Amino acid sequence: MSASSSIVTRFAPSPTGYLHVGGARTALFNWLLARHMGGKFLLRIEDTDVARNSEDAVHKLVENLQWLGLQWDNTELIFQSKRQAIYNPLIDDLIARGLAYKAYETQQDLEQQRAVAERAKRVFIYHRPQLTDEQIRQYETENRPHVVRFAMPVRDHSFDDAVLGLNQGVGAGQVQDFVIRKSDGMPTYHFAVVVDDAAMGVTHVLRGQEHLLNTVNHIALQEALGYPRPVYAHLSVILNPETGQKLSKRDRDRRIRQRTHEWLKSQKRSVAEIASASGLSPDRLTEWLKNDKIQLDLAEQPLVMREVGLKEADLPEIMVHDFRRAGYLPEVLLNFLALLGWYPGGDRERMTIGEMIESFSLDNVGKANAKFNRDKLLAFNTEACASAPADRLLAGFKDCLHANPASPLNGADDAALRKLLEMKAGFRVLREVEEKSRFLFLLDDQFTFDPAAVEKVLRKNGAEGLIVLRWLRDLLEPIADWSAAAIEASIAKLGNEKQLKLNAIAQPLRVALSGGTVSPPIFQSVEFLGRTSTLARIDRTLREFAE
RNA sequence: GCCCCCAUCGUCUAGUGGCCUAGGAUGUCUGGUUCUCAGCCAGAAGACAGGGGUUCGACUCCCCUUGGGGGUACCA
Repeated sequence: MSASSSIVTRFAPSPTGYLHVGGARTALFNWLLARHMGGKFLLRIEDTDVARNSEDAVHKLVENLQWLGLQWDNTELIFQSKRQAIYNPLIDDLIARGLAYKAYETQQDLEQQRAVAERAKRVFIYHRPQLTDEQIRQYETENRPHVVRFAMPVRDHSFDDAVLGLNQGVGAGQVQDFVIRKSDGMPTYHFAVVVDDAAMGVTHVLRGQEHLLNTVNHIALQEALGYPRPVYAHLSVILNPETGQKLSKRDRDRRIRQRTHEWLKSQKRSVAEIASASGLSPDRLTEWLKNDKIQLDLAEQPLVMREVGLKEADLPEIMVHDFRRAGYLPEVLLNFLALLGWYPGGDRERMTIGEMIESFSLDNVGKANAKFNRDKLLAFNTEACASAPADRLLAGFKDCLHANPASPLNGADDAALRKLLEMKAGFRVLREVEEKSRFLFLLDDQFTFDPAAVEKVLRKNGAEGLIVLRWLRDLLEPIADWSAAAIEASIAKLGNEKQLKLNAIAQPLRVALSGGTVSPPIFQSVEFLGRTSTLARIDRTLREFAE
């Protein structure tokens, strides 16, 4: 144990907003390995791309990780953008030793060269230009913008991967000198990872398979810098089940765009109409609709969604934050994510965090890409919620509400929330409890009626539903014991007298109280609402729909 | 295009040459339960991508084909 107790893993995301599940799974595996081996798990922010980073994004990332409970062991967060003083001397040293060099091509130059290669159906491989001493002197004196490239040794490069197996790599024909410092002075990812992993004593690098071929570059750099080589393990990619491609934040935007196109077509409406209704500029919308490289930002999305009739629940959850809003328990998400590529042994699938830590091993990590199967996650969550202690559920519910600040349930006290959780037992995600019981928290004249429900339940069959409501009004008003049990007993009695099935009474009542056909069990809902609201809502319904 | 990775039920996976008549989970279907939605209970159907080898014997090893994915940046 003493040798293994020194392992160090890390999660090194770039801050582009909320963490997405692919990243969460990478973080989880690193975390599990560290915890299993009694080592350390570190967090580092890879923010060398100045244009893409924001402080807000770092916050969101950290918030998601904390929500998941993947606590890191470094007290201070490490930001690569603040470490130029460490990278630059190393780069200068590489240059001095002839292992790296300044390259003066502009991005346009390179694009052109790539275009030429492509037209000639050749692979573009960067070749170091032979500059004369005079040219070099001149470039230096005029302080010409440049990048620094690492002179990649021209030979086969290979390494062993703990998941994929021995001898991964590329042949000599594919290596080329890659950029290690950009013209803005920032190191590239490739340089910063290598330096920081060594500086932080990282022994195991678990990351997505999209980095597989980069590894060869990283190893060459390690050798030049005299660093030890960590164990590499490349994890399979998590795929979107609909597109079959890498799960991406864009998938939500894609769904909105797709729906907007359909809506425009089926409703015969124009972009201008959506624009004016949503408050977005028509140009922006038109651009967005035809160019899938453009995405709506988080503030714009709901505006468009409202116009085209998309609900939050219609979008695929991609970011950890989406799952939080939807009302999944973090430990369930973790359990599900762990199973995407890792086999814990036996026929066991539902595990506590402790059990996952206990049995985690790189040996049982699979190589194949996995589609993200939301139904299974849903089943896990349903089951976990059904068996969770009341306190755990309450905490989870409050957390979910917190992530849905517009919910009217945010004002409710713990006792009320506990009650709702009990009433709605059998729910799949916590947001479902919110959605189906929010009518209880709206004012009696504030909720809206679903026209289809009114037609089907109240008006059909000679307005039978409205007749039932009149009976109910008379029946409920004088009830002494306002409890679900007493109310149910009286209503059952009414049903007997009038030769009506329970359903024929419950549904009109449900529509009168909630405006729709879905709610928690009706007698408990009545008890929860209280006599005054119940009667007021029945009265309102009769007033609005009885002629 | 080129390079790399991968390949068992719809999906996530177990399987390391005979324990496989291929196991589990989820989804689907059929019945039951229920005041709605959900849930719950009982059953059922459902896979080794194709072709060559190797072997007494291949889901398991090798090769090819096909399919899927990733990379191909002064993004990470």
